[in-house]
Amino acid sequence: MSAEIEIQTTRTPLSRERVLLAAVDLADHEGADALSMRRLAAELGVVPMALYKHVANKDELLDGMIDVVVEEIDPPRTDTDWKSAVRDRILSARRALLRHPWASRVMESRTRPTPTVMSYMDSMIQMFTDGGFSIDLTHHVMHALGSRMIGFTQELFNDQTDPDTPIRPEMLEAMGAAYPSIYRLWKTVSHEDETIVGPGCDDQFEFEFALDLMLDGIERLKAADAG
Amino acid sequence: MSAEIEIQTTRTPLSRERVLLAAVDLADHEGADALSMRRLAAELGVVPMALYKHVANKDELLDGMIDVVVEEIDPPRTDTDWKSAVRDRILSARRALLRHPWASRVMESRTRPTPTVMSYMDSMIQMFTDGGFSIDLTHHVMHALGSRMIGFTQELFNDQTDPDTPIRPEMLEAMGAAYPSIYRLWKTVSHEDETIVGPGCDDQFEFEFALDLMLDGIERLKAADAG
DNA sequence: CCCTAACGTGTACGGCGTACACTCGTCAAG
DNA sequence: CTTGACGAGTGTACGCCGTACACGTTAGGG
Repeated sequence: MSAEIEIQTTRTPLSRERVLLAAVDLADHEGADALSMRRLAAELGVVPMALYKHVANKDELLDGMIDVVVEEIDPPRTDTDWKSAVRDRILSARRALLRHPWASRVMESRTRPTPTVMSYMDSMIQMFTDGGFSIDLTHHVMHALGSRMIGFTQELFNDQTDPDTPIRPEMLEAMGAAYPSIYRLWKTVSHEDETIVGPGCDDQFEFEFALDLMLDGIERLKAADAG
Repeated sequence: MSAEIEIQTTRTPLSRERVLLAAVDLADHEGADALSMRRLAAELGVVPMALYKHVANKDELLDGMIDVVVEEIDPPRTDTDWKSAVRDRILSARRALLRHPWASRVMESRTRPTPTVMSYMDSMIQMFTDGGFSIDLTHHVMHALGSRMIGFTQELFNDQTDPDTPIRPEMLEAMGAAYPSIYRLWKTVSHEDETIVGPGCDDQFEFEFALDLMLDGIERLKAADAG
């Protein structure tokens, strides 16, 4: 009789792709911390060890998730100068990362790049050399761009104070005493953007500001290099 | 009789400082992965839960370890212009990070800065404002420097291929086919520095190259800002 | 029709962070 | 000298984690 109870799930079989997409989805909705092999398996209605038939281990799962994100980045434009092309592509990468907030953290934790990431870097190098950069300069520039190349910066205070805990005035006072320069900066910045007291700075603006700072510097280096 | 067996360890009692220093030492010698509460306790000849009388939890332990590293950074020089002062201090931070290879990874994982880190940032801001930067420009510059401010860059392929696995020629061939631009760049770079085939690039040089690129850009922005 | 290979299962192990209740040594107050 | 409070270190236990390994099950090809 148990055969009759058999539910009509006709569950589509697992596959590497289904596993990766489910993992990305889980991380998108519940954060990277919620992503355990066991939890992911539960999400797929399957026993934990089933996953290991499709990914070798958790590290490979994370690599695969990164690949999913990197594949969302637009290909290079070929209808403009190197500077616009690089700028646009990096901003496309940033958009992909913003869609998957866990991704930058996970990327930081990886030690070796996957083929997909290698391809991305390869095409990035090509954008510079096609744009007339020497190999040497391209090399240094790639290092200088660092993680900015795939759309994120290491922010060092990259929390976002959750909006349900409002800033208490006495904390500000204490902060003013302990960290006068931070306090002064914070006060100035918050006054300027009247929109909301909370964030105080516009991440997208800061990213583009820093990116353009680098690109302008790079442009100058190229001019000096080529004579 | 068991009293007689009592060993003459007269072990110095735990303290927050002793715990933190032992943790730093363990991470220095065995890597961040080896640092578990249990392992650290064993290293101190103590039961795991004993640590919790001195640090609230593992996150606080990590925060404390970061503080130890940040406190090794030299204070700002006051005998030069802003640019040299900032440059020197950042290179001092880099030296501290190189002494503790785990530190950059751990910093990346932290969400909220400790008071010690806040102080560091505060003094960094002050270096710019004292140097004649407007508050606004200082703000953007701090964002642009990002993690470079405490001496590391997000490298994106930050593995170091361990030296005991030599590069096999057929791998290079395959790489040349799959990633022609990377291959070309790699070949050029390795030919230049004849010292060793392995690393291929000088991290310290790349760091300073990128840092100077930023500082030069910042200097120009300042000139434009101040008129 | 059976063999095989691929896919999913079940059980188990060793590690982790840490809650909670305890022992025991120290030291001040009575 | 006793006592009682306090704080450092202990012991046990819980619920997670990643994953090794042996076992079913099932679908497709000889």
